[in-house]
Amino acid sequence: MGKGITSRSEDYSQWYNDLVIKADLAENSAVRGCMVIKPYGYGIWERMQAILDKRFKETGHTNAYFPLFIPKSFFSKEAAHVEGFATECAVVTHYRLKNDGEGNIVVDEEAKLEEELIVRPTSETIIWNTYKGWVESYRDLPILVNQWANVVRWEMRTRLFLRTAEFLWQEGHTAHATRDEAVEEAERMLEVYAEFAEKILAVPVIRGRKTENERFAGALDTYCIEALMQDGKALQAGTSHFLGQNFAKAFDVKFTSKEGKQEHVWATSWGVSTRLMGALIMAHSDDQGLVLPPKLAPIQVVIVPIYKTDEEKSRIDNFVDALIAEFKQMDISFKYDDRDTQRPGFKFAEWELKGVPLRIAVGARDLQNGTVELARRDTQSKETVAQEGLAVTIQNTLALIQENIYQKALQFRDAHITAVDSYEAFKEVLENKGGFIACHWDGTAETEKRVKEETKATIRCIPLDAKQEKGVCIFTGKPSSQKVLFAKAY
RNA sequence: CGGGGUGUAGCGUAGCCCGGUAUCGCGCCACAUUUGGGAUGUGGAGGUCGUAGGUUCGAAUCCUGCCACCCCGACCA
Repeated sequence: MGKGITSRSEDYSQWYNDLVIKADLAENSAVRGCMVIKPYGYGIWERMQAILDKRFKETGHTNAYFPLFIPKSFFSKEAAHVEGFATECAVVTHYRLKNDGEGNIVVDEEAKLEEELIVRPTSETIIWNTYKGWVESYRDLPILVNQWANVVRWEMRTRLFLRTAEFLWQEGHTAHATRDEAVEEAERMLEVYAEFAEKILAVPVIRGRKTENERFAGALDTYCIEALMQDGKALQAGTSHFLGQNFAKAFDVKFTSKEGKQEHVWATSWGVSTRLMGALIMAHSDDQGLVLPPKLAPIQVVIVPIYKTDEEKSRIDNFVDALIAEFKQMDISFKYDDRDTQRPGFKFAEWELKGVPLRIAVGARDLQNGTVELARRDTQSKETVAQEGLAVTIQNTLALIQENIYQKALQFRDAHITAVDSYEAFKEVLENKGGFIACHWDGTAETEKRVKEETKATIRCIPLDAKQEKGVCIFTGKPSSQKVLFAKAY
């Protein structure tokens, strides 16, 4: 392991990359644009999965699994959808390799697929083709299904976790008898994501709606949660789409209503991906490495013994054994790092890099005094605390850390929402301060595109809680009824 | 796909202009001393110099083709 990472202020991208690699989260793979998620990074993703999956179940959903491959004809049934994803699809054209007789393994041209298969960039089409066979009556509705899967989007440029050619995610796909019920579902799941981001990841998010330009290909309405990273760029952390009857019509999914009429079903889809890992990393980390919120951290407390002799070590072991018995009872996750191959200072630095919220150091001196040294990752502070009631102290401190990390991110975020009334001020803030810019917009796709061309900022969302007020568009001067949030985004 | 750049040990690099078989740091291995903030010393292992060809007595170095990767743009959860 190297010694430290690039400073955040020096080069944000380099800092991020260094951190991901040195904290053992992930690395670039031999496959262009794809990443290897390493065990420690995957452990964090598993925590996210477990917590989200529980929420999905609590909100009435069940898991299922659909194919990785989508026949091209399915994929092209919904016009806007295919147009939105066409340029980033990986396509399977053959199903076999052969030896060419000269020792080379080549594609067997004779094994050409009758119909090409698309590696799913998202599963709406294959799922709606399947749902067609599941729905006949209103009694078959709603269908509330989620899938944990990988998808492939052949992006030109990739970044670890934020944009990789293959990524892991969950995608919920629901079918409903009424429009209202589907809209309600889309909004409910957005709130599940928002709460997860704020309460678990400690990342404050803005709940909003996408504009037509930024909307999911095939959706009538896209809800989103937008987070702010420490470099002032926005990150879309999750989306929930109201798909209307678009896919039901494309795949002819109809049901007989109570009144005996044939109707198309109403749909939603919603997803979050390993990109949340990127959000987590960029929202809280510092120059020492990752900072994990306790509710998410796979290891909440690391214990480092400090000793010179075997005799000292075994006395420390005894103390630690009793402590971890308490941790188990209290559901505190821990790691006793008693490797004798590394020195204490190295371990301190390593666990800080990996973001473990709390560290206990215990040595002969402590055993004598009935104390331990307790170090917080979020504040980088250390204090000597009593062994008496230590597990409770730790439990309380973990709660404080969770709250502190969130408040810190919230303050930063709120300090980086700037309201402006002119295009000049807009450009000035974008250039010098970054963050979200709240301003009036005339509601046209044309204006949004022009602003994007000139400044690279896009409308991240129309906040759900935007207050209705009269104003004029900063770009065209046309009337507007509410402010929207612009930002440069990942 | 346009514009720029880089390929030398696991990682980061020097050497290239001016041709003579590869430098340094980190990491790795062994031993000793160490252990309350990334230890120190001594010894050691590890290289098709991206790849194919050309020039030459001799190529990491000069020439040509190819490949890969990175950065900037367009695209994007």
